[in-house]
This record gives sequence, C-alpha cells and structure tokens, in this order.
Amino acid sequence: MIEIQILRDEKERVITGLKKRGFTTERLSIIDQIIDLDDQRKASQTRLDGLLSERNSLSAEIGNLFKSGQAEEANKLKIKVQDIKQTAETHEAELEDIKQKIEDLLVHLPNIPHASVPDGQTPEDNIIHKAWPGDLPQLPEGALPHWELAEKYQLIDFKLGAFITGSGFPLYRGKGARLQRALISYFLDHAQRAGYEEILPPYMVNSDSAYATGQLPDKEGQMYHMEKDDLYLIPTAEVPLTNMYRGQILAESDLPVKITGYTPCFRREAGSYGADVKGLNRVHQFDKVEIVQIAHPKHSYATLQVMLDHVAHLLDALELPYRILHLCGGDMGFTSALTYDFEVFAAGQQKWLEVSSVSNFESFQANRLKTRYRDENGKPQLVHTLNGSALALARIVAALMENNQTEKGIRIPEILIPYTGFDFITLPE
RNA sequence: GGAGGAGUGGCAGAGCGGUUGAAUGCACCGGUCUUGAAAACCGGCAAGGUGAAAGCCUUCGGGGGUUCGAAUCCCUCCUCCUCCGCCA
Repeated sequence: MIEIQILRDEKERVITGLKKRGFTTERLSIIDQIIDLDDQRKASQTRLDGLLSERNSLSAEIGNLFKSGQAEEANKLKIKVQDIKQTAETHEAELEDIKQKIEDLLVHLPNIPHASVPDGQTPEDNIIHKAWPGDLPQLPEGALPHWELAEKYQLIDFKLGAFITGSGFPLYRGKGARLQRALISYFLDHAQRAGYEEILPPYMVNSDSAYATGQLPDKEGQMYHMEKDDLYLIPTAEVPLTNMYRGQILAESDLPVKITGYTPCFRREAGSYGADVKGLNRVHQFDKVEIVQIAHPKHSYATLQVMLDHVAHLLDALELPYRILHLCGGDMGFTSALTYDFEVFAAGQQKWLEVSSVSNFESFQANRLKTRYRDENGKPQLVHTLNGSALALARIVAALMENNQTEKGIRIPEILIPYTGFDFITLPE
C-alpha cells in the first residue's frame, strides 16, 4: 500500500510511474480523490478529537464533583456530556466512513514503478536486461519436450497426479522425486552460504498475512482458500517469510534481515489453457526456494543487484542458458517497484520459461506490514522489502530434462551429483 | 473436542470504574563522577493521528457493549498455559 505522504509529496513521480502501468488520465484522478479524502479525514479527526477532549475533561470534573459531594452539579454535567457523546458518535461514524473510502481506493493503487522501469503493457514490452551470451543448446534429431521425457524415464506421472488430485498437480517418482529434493537442498545450501537464515514456515496463512504482503485483495482468486478456517494456501514463501516481521520495529543494526525458505507453492491460475500449460510449464503446485531481504531504504537497490547475482550464480551452476528481463510497467506485479525476471531456455520445446522473479517493493509492502526500523534519531521509518525465487523448481526441472537429454540418458549437472547420488537418469529396466 | 487459568510498555511485573499511557525492576540511551571501565547518582526511554510548537486525541490480545468516565464490569472471538480425550 502506497503511503499517502508519497502521493502528496511526489505527485509528479507518482503520475509518471502510474502511466507506465497503463493508468489513463481518468484513472489517475484517484490520486486527487485520495488526497481530498485525506484532507477530509484530517478535518473530521480534528472535530472529533475536540469533542472527545471536552468529554474527557468534563468526565474528570464529574468525578471531582462526586468526590466533594456535589452530586447535583455532577448530574447536571452528566446530561451535558451525554449530549456531547451523541454528537461525537455521529462524527465518529463519518470519520470511519472516510477512512474506509481511503482504504478502498488505496488498496487498489499499485506500487509506483522505479524510474528505470520501461513503458509498456504486455510481456513483449519487457526489455532484455541481459541476453544469453553463448549459443543455445542444439539438440539431436528426435529430441523430446520434458513431458514426453518424464513419461519415457518414468520421472513424473501427470495422469496419476490428476487422478489423485486434479490436473496441474504432478506426481514425481523415483529419480524424478530425488531430483526435486536435490535441487531444494542445493538451493537452500547456497542461500545459507550467502548468509540467509533458513526458515520452514507454515504453508497456510490467515487473511491478515495475505493482506499485508498484498496478495489480498488484488489476487484473491489466485489463492486456494479454506473457507471453513479462513486460511489461504501460500502462493509463495514470500507471504509467511515477509510476515515474520509484520508490525515489528527493528534496530537499524538489524538490517539487512536475510531469510530463505523452501515451500511448496499453490496457485489456482484460473483460466489458463493451451500449450503454455503443458507438462510442468504451469502447474497448481510447485516447489520453490525463496530469498527475502529486509533492507535499509538507502541500500535496497544495491541489495537487489546482489540478489540478482545470487540467482544468476545458481543458473550458471546448473549450466542452464538464461536471460534476464527488466519488466515493463504493465507486466510488473501489483506490489513491485522494480522486477527482473529470469528465463531459462528449454530446448526441447524451444521456449523461454520464467524461473525466477526478483523484486524490490520499496516501502509498499512495509507500509502494509508496518515493518520499520529506528533511524539515528530514534524515529521509526519504513523498511524496504525485497524477494526473489532462488529458484522455482518445476520449470528448472523441465529445462534440465530437455537440455540435458543424451543418448545415454538425462545428464545431471555436476553441482547436483552430490545431492542426487547419480549422474545420469537412464531408461527404466 | 471437553474443563479450568491467563493475556498490560523490549522483557519481567503492579494496577478499589475517576490526573494510570499506565507503579516498580531489568534492559537500552544521554549525563555526572573516573586516567578509562565498573559501581553509584541524575535524566530520558511505546506506537499512531493532528499540529510550527505547546498541546489534544486514540491504543493495556481483537471486536462489540454498559457508563458522564473502562486496563479495570459484561458479551464474543483469538492466542497461550494446565488437565482430560483423540492422534502422526
């Protein structure tokens, strides 16, 4: 949630930024609406405070009158206060109404894109921040996409997953399952070496948490919701990890906070069909290791770069060809100020697949979370939050299988062999 | 799931319905003393809103209610502890 103060102080930047997200002049009027309502809120608050102040002092007086035995005087005042109370109730209702209106508008206002964010509405408008410098893998005649390899090598049973649960819930087995576990372990180990604390969080969150990180109300339909308990299955570890610091005031010396966690991720992804959703390309449940940093506002963009390097290192180690995209305003997530996406090339289907998204949310999430640090004057200030996938498994597995298919079988990258315990996935007996 | 108890400032821990936003202790910050440190002593130390400031308002797990006035009474929800039940 954007700070109203930013709307007031940096209106020009806000307007420029929102235009990048495709805001029309008409939609931009929301800014003035909010400022106007906030002015009303202040005036209303002042009126109410005045009444409450009067009520409080008269109540104290009543107390004193009773103590000194002047019951008659006290009773007179009581009637007066009752009157004030009624007026105050009206004002309070008015104030609540204004606050609610502000909240409703503010909640639907996305983060202001960073100055470097390119204009544009669709993924085609994203800019290639870093292209793959080498050649793309050349596969031999008869190379297969991963969903066929998965069947051939008996690594993933999509049909069985669909039978047990539904489409988009893959069942990994044998070396396929082992490969998942190997990747998770490797990613976590690498994060730990980079100084992140490992967290194993709950996989369901309450609505307060989902609101705080911005999944609600914007992405309501994309999460699985347990109605009976009003809990949501997490779409990403970002939600529980970032919420660890909801409402906290950190010491400046605590920054940066660096945490990582493996979790399954659940996404309803309603309305997606066709070739894009084949095999592992888009599923309802996948595994991911997430890295999260809570940073000093002064350092958050340097931190973003470090996180980018972290992800790049993992992909280099896995020997996967990748490129980095600088997302345009229209393709960026609601809460993000700047996002880089990593895509790996899956040679079996000749497609770039998104495997990581690294973002700086600046104070947008922190404002909702009320996560702050104390500055040198002891004043609480909002932190900046950042996160990135490091990495999302399903599509990594898809690319690994496709790119590494050989006559001998599917080759396992060097770095993973200690984790898998095998260097090739061969045809089943 | 059933019975009982409890939720107060960073922590510990007071708080007859009426200057209690909250005693006290610890922690923390500043100062005095000291060559320096420790100890001792003095002072400061919750968040939010509004305001130039003084001040005023709100907040004692969340929500609602009673009252002129609620941390203190009532209702409800949540969380934690103890016991019983069930259970990987």
